[in-house]
Amino acid sequence: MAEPLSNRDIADLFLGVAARMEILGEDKFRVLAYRRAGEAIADLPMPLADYRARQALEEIPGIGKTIAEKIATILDTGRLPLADQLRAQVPDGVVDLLRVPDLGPSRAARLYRELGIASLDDLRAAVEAGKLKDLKGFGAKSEERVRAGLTALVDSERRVLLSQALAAAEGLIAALRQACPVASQIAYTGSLRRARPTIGDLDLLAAADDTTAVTGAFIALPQAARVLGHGDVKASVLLHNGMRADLLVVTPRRWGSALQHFTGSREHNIHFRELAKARGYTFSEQGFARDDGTLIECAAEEQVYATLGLPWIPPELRENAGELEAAAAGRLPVLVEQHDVRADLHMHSRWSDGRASIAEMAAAAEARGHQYIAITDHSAYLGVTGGMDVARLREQAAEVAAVNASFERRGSPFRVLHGVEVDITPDGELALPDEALAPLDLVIASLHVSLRQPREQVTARLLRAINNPHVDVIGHPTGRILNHRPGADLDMEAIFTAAASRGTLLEINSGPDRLDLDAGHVRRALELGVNLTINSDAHHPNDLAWQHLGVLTARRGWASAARIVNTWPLDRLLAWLRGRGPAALGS
DNA sequence: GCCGTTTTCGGCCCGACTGTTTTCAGTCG
Repeated sequence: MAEPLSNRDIADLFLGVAARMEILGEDKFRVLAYRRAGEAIADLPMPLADYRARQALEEIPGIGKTIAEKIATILDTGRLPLADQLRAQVPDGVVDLLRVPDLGPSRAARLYRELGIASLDDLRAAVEAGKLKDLKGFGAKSEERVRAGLTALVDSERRVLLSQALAAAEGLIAALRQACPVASQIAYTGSLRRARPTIGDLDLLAAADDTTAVTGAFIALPQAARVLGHGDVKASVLLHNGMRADLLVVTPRRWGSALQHFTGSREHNIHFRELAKARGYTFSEQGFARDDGTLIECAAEEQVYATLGLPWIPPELRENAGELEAAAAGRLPVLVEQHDVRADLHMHSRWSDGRASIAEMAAAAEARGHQYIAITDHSAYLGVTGGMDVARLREQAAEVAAVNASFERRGSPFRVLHGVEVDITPDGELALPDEALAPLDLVIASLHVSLRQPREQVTARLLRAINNPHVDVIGHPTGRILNHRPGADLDMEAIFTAAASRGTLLEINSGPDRLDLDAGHVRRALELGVNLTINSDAHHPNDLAWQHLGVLTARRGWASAARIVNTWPLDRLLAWLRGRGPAALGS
């Protein structure tokens, strides 16, 4: 067999099955089951083959006996007969029609059946010929919407980085506050509030008694390039930056239920509403409704969960990944917060490719409230200009000592640790000799090159670094760049097991386009006993703020402060590093 | 097809907006 299928490939197979069944008008709950399975697979932290090897396929929520068997078939043969069979009935081009906004399975089926439209090109031709408006379920306006939609196809891949979405949302909220003072509260919700690494749309919620005043002000904002929809309580606009923004407006008495509803995830909400139903309620953004028509409104989100006897669940956990069960059992983790973090252990200075001096980086970190940092410039390797070699590390040590001395003179307890970010070469060596690493306070080893090596080879490189007694941290372990390239094809179970047994730290790199480890890996690493560190990888004082993104990622991975070593006081961290370092191994 | 604080059978989240089907289906989030 050729390349093994990725989770994404397999998820797409099931999602394709769901789409085709829906177009064929098959039982909608069966469609739902395949869709849920596809979505669950896409979100898994580990390859499906690992679940199968552990006989754990049916433990994945949304996957039962039938779909587990189909997964096994796919893993063995690379094919899913059901998908092949459905593709013969519904060509790819017909599924493509669903990418047109406002065109769903029902009308796509009618276009295919009655006009023989089997591709986006066919659809374009039919629109030009004016054939749509006479079709049942269509009219002149629908034809116009399809015409417009064809030029603005829904590109599900086009997602912006969390950091960009946060900035856009905060700007939009500030503008709306100013334009519409009657809104007592405005917040961003949706995947942005859950801190997903990339964001599709901006979802905003506002509270006001006069809801139409707010939707009206929203569509009139200068940021809005086009109005996509506009009602009494909802409005959607396309922003000039290309993002879509949706606004829901509720009365303040319903703020809590609406916030819960609009934050999602969809899967979390579905599960939550099923729990509500089991207690005799139907839950919606309006609140809890009883059969007798009485409504319990929730002004605070805590009240939403409390009504079902649950503690408030942090938004970052709301992915229907066991958080509702944990809440019911009283076992929600106390998640790490930014104010728990005392240090930043990965940043660069002008000694390599940074833009500021060590003293400037230290001052900026102290101003942010940090108690210590590590300066970790690149090793001299490949194209990194002016990287660190043995001699330059020795010179740099003197500058670090001078900066520390100046803090001491001022009576500041702030300290700079001397570290390095050493490259792991394609053959698995480190780009600096042991004698260069030995005197350093902290050694980060990172993959920057040859990320496309076969799984076994690239995994072996990382394992060798993990087991090197001088290496304290593995930086941005997978090397992924969001919207650009996937991470290396690593055996993460092996990485986590080795890191746990050796006591090597894994990094949550907070670079906006990295967020690596991702949340799924964080959760699994913690389960296997790995300790983590959240670092900015700053190349400029302003970049230190990125660490917040890493904290959000850690929270999505169920991390508490105790397992994040840069929440520890400096003395404790140093003692721990000494306890696991070369001396402890007798080397 | 999945799943269990009603259930191994019989349900499966819920509401707003839009356009067209004058009472609702389709789509979306």
